[in-house]
Amino acid sequence: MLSMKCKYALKALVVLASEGTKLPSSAIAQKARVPAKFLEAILTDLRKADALTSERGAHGGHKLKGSPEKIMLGHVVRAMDGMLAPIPCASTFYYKKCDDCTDEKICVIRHAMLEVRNKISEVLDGLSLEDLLNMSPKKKQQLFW
Amino acid sequence: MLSMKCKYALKALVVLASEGTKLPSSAIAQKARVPAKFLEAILTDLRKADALTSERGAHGGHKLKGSPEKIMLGHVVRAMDGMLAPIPCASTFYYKKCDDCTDEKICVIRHAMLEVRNKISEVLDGLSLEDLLNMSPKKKQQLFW
DNA sequence: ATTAATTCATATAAGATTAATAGGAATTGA
DNA sequence: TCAATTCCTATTAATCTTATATGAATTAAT
Repeated sequence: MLSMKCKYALKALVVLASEGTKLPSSAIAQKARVPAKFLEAILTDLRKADALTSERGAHGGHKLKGSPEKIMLGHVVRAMDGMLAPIPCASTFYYKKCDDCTDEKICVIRHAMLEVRNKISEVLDGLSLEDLLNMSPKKKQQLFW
Repeated sequence: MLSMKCKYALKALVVLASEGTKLPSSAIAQKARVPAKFLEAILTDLRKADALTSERGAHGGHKLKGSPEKIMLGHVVRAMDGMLAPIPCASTFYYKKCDDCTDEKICVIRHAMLEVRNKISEVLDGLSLEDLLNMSPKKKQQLFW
């Protein structure tokens, strides 16, 4: 399950990708239909995840860092929610051994969950913000949800 | 993320599938290396999910209901953790509309997560307990983890 | 210099979920 | 009657989620 935080982060990035310009968090919150104060914290995390740059003060705001086709959903989801894998021992970026496992090389649960994690990664690490924008049927109207 | 509960449930079912016989929860707990009392509650849920049958009293215990190739991982995971989909609006079994969405038909987040949910389902609804057993390199030793 | 708009940092908090444990009632076979 | 077992209900500690609140720091415009 994606957290609300992660969903909001994705929506915020879609807004930024579609606008192309620097936007204050309040504007992003409105366009993404997301709680404004919560979004502030999320934007800070996204900045730490190198997905955007922020400018303080009047006329400040947030802007995508790099082009939309370079920012992959997998990167965002990992930054917000952690591993894609259903179980830590099947994660590549957040690997952790199970306490109740003696030999993970033969663990059938892990084997199955590795298949799941690879499928999830194929989708999310293969989809960019640009791809998301192109999924929208009405490109000019900026309606994504 | 799978909960511990779900992981334990899967391990318990693998034990039952590999033994083929009725087993008391204490024996399952030991073989699956899972907290005994916690497992008791999990076995009750698995019974409600129609994955096993239970007999009370002396010589009681739990037994797989039906053959291992008929019990799919997707069914177990759904019974323990709920939906497979990353987001409720992309779930088929646990669908729920998003509050912050005006038109989910055009929602790009949902579209992406539908792809993810379908991939997860392909794997988990395509894998049976029998398949899990066959993943094990040492079939006779009953070592699965 | 002041003001308004903004990000940034820290604290708080209610509620839900998770991962159990505890105790005992009910059932069954010997 | 006893021992083994499932079943049921409560409790709990810890963590996570989803925020909100307050105010400091920064910046641009007037």
